Amino acid sequence: MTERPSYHHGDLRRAIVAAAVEAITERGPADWSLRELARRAGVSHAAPAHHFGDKAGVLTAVAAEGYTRFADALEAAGDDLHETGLAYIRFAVGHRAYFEVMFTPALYRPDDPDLTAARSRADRVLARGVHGVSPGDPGAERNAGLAAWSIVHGFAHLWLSGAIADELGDDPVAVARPVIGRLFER
Amino acid sequence: MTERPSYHHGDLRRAIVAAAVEAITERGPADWSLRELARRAGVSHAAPAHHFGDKAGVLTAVAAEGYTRFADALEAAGDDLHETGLAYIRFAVGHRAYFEVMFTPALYRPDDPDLTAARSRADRVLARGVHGVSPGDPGAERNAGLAAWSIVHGFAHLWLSGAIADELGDDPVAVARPVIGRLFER
DNA sequence: AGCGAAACTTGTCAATGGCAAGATAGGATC
DNA sequence: GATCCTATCTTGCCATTGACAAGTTTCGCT
Repeated sequence: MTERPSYHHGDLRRAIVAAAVEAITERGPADWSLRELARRAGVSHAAPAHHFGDKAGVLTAVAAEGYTRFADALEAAGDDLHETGLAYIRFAVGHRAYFEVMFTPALYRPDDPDLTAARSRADRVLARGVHGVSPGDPGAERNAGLAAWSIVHGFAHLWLSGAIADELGDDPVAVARPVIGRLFER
Repeated sequence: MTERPSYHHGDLRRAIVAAAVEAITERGPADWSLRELARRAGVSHAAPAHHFGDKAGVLTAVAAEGYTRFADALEAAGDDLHETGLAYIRFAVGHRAYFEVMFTPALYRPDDPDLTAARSRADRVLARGVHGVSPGDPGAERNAGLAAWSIVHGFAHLWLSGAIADELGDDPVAVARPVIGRLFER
């Protein structure tokens, strides 16, 4: 990855995003530099700026790709709301770099077209799962949706922050299943 | 605050933490510099390092103070679990700088004695609220506690990230009340 | 009054983000 | 296949920053 025969990298944009995700996974969304990504990709220190403008540009691309992968993961979980919730948690823990960036809009440009399109799709997939929970009562349906979203998002974020004790094992989905079940199966 | 007659500041430690909280509230937990805090406090660029060592030291102090204020806020809510949950959300939204730092352990030193003491107290206050939910069944009580913690934490984090639509108004507690009610009143 | 420790300053260095200007390659058109 | 055009990438540069070292001022205690 460091050696490069020709002047042009070929797929620098993808390489930079991949390096960013790797660095964020290892050390968090703040503890990396554009120059480090450039070194990992084997290009000069100013090459990333051509594709992304600045750091926020890289993080915008990370967030957009994250929302796309997120929507894919939720879709693959099927129509069951409970399973969709567990897929939400599985994605967050398994792709923490994407997840953390996605829900920290101060890091990127929230009005980016690619980003908003990807997020809209993820929103639609989430909304689909809630639809039909309380037929005929839009207020109750809205509250049920927010409750489901909150509990899985909260569990995922608490797990990622290390707030949930380690004694419960290392499989967040197994721990979460009976916890969110309190809300979903009633 | 910029003028200072004597060589010694008098209460620099507190001033730096206050400036950090202010900066984090305005621009997030990453977008500030030690030198900026020093300028705000009217001291030289290296003065903060004497008290805190480095950036992580400042953030450790912010997290410790945050956990103390957090425990105070939860205690003041009384024994009702539902009201404690709403106090959790009220604190998170009203003191986002503290909240965001507290639940981002990569930013600070999680083994700091002052910090762990403050967090332990907050944990005890939270655990007290859950106690007695399912007498005689420790597993169920644990799951109930995690569910309650997850739903309020998730709602707060989603609200802070701007993921919850603005059409619902600007009072997170009013919006949250019927949402978390689905879990608490059953 | 004197002394040791704490608080703060000045000076410095490597690393970074971001910008400007230049070099190179790929591809379209003729 | 020659020419030009443009995207891609490089080199050079500057202000800012985090961190450290060494020196200076003040405080508090005896």
